[in-house]
Amino acid sequence: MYYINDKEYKCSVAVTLDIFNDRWKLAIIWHLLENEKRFKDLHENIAEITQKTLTIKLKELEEKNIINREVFPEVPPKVVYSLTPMGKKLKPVLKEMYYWGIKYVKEHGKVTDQSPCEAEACLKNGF
Amino acid sequence: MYYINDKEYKCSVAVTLDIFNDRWKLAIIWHLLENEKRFKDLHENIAEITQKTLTIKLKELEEKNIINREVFPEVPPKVVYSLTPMGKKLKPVLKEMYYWGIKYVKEHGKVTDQSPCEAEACLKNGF
DNA sequence: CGGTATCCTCTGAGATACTG
DNA sequence: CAGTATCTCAGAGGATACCG
Repeated sequence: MYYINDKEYKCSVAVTLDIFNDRWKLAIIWHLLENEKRFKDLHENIAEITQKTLTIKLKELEEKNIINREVFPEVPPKVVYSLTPMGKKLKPVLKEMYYWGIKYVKEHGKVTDQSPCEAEACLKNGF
Repeated sequence: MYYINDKEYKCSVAVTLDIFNDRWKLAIIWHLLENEKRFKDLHENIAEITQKTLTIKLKELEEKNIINREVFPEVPPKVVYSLTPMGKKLKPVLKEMYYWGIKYVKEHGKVTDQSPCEAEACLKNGF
């Protein structure tokens, strides 16, 4: 049995799934794997997410010790998000999701090789 | 660019995340990795899910060609769910989630080694 | 720039009862 | 046993406006 703050899990996959059971957190990690990013960069890269939701998800990830939040006392303000060691350990998970996604599209979709997203190029380069 | 039914994705991770963006689908896959299972077995193993939600999620997974649904014309009825080749290819993803979960609990939780869930034991045996 | 504060919508999911 | 059929609701997430 596994316990986190008195919450009980039957197996470790349940722990992982419980943390990333929403639409955005893993996408954020994916973009931060490439390198640390400012709030606005994340907002631009994850096009569909709203500012409010992004703020909430970043806070949740910070509370779970998966990302770091660094504030630069400048005007205009600058806030940089980066992965903690725990966050960086998610790389293999995302990497396998990346490979699976490619296989799935090859069987059930269509690929037009144009401009892959940064993180993708990153992975291809032996990230 | 990737397209699935005219829906556009910037990278393959987005494809994967879009399919598994709810609370249950990956948990279902996780249990089916061990071996094929009947509806009631899944219902018992994934304790918190309701019958209705399980039905919906199984249908979605079947539509996406990730699981097979086999009906045995018996009384009482028997329906067996199993992974398609595409579904089986999710094993590495879940495996990495499994490893990450363990690391996370070791840092932020507590482990009491009692009875790991079947699938977990399965993985430990070199699944 | 990097947020809050409101207000609002929609749907994932639960509870419960019923059926072939 | 393996589902449907309703009813219900919390809360995830969006839209918009404002702030230090």
